[in-house]
Amino acid sequence: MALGFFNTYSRALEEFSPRDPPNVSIYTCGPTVYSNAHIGNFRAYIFEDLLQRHLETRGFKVHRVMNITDVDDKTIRGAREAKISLTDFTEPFKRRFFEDLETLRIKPANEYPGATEPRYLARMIEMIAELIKSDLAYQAEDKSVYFRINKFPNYGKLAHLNLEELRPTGRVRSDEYEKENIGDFALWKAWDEADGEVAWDSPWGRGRPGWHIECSAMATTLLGDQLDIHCGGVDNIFPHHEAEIAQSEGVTGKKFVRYWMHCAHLLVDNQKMSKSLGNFYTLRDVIAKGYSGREVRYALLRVHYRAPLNFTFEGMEESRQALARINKWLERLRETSGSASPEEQRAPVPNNDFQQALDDDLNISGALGVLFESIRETNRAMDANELGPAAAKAWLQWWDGINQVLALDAAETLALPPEIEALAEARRLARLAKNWQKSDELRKDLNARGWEVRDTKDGQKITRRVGPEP
RNA sequence: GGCGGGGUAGCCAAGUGGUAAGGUCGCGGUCUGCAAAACCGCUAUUCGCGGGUUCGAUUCCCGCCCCCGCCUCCA
Repeated sequence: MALGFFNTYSRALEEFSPRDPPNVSIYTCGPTVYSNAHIGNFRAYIFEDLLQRHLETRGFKVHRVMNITDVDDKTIRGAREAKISLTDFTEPFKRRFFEDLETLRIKPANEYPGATEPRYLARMIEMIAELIKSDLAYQAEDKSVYFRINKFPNYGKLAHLNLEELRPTGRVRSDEYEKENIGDFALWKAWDEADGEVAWDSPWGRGRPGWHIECSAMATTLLGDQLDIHCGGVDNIFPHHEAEIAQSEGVTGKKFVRYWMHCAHLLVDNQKMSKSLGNFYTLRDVIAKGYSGREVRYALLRVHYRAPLNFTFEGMEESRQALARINKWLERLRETSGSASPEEQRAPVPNNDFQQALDDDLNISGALGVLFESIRETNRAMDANELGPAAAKAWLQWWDGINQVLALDAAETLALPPEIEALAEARRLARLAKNWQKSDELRKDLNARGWEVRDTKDGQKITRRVGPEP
């Protein structure tokens, strides 16, 4: 079928067509910068990266916005505990978040609006005023402003929840009895002592914005009243995205989002990550165990976004080996493409199957299946000496195309360090003299130093052993 | 209790109304002085369980079981 995605709103696979082709607007919920982001967060961001990259290979021009939540209960508490200003507290986490995105080869969004930026605060206040005017919001006795969900008939449609059957979970703050309805959510939170210095003026008194209004304001400011795609983790469906719809449509009167896409959770050892279970990992934790950003990217990318992904270090090893296979294949293709063999006898056979698999709701497993089948096929042809330079070049071009989406190209081969070069030369001489014992010792030595030795008909080849890139 | 997602080989994971992609691991082989890499072969008579529809179901329908998540500020 043509390009299609599973829309959370309709619970169905829908053919994709943006409002204003070839332009596509995407809004993705970004991090709250109160700590380093964990690998579960990055699973979502990698899914969004895959989405963007695939849309781009299909000729769309993507405009993507990712917000940064730099004010909420957790950031305020963190700043207070550290006895520094809110900005001083969030800034390092923000910086590290961007570093992590780069480590994972995630394409930068076009904009990263922050909730505390004046232009968005102004827009939030404007929207809240609008909602009050149309009776969709009210100021309660505690001075906070709440959205009146009973006045918005579509509230609950995205999550398919029956509001009468909501079960209180104890996470409802006890002081929220001021609300007309338990489901009403805060648009503007009146200042209280725990907020310390953190407050902005508004027509309803000093306070700070609620979490949900932040996204509605930034999304409509930067992308207009109607978005093509809005993504996030499944846990954002309710209440966050439900609230976004209510607020945005309450103000604009237009359908807010055409395609809602949500990715399933990451599990670690089959359980939700939690610090008490000791299975909580930030990206930095995994990198510190010796894995590269590329390896983590592959591990988080290889499972379909709507299926739960179980993260294990066994899975990291698998990823490492699979990538090593790709590396060696590419290396071999490059050598073949550069060789001076006679002209091609056979037309190259690259195909679009990879992209077609992704057209089907980003079926990455199917797409990777195409890649690995092609790898085996071409390796077989190279073994049989049936694949010449022109075909090798064609396959490398094919790889460039799919790598626009995967972003899994290997680092350039490095020059050997002098001591490795010396060992390699010693081994070459030993082999020339058929001194196998010495040759094997030197190979062992090279292995121990992190280098792999392969003897081919063109002499020995020394490469980095699989593992983190230097 | 309500609403979702998932249950396919040791592990990870596609898929179709007609008889199971791919990755990884393991074993055997080709190649090699030996290896490594690559390639070849083997590894699910079977797709959570029980019914039903059908010439035929893992795929459609019904019932059930298990895992995970959401149910008011977690991606």
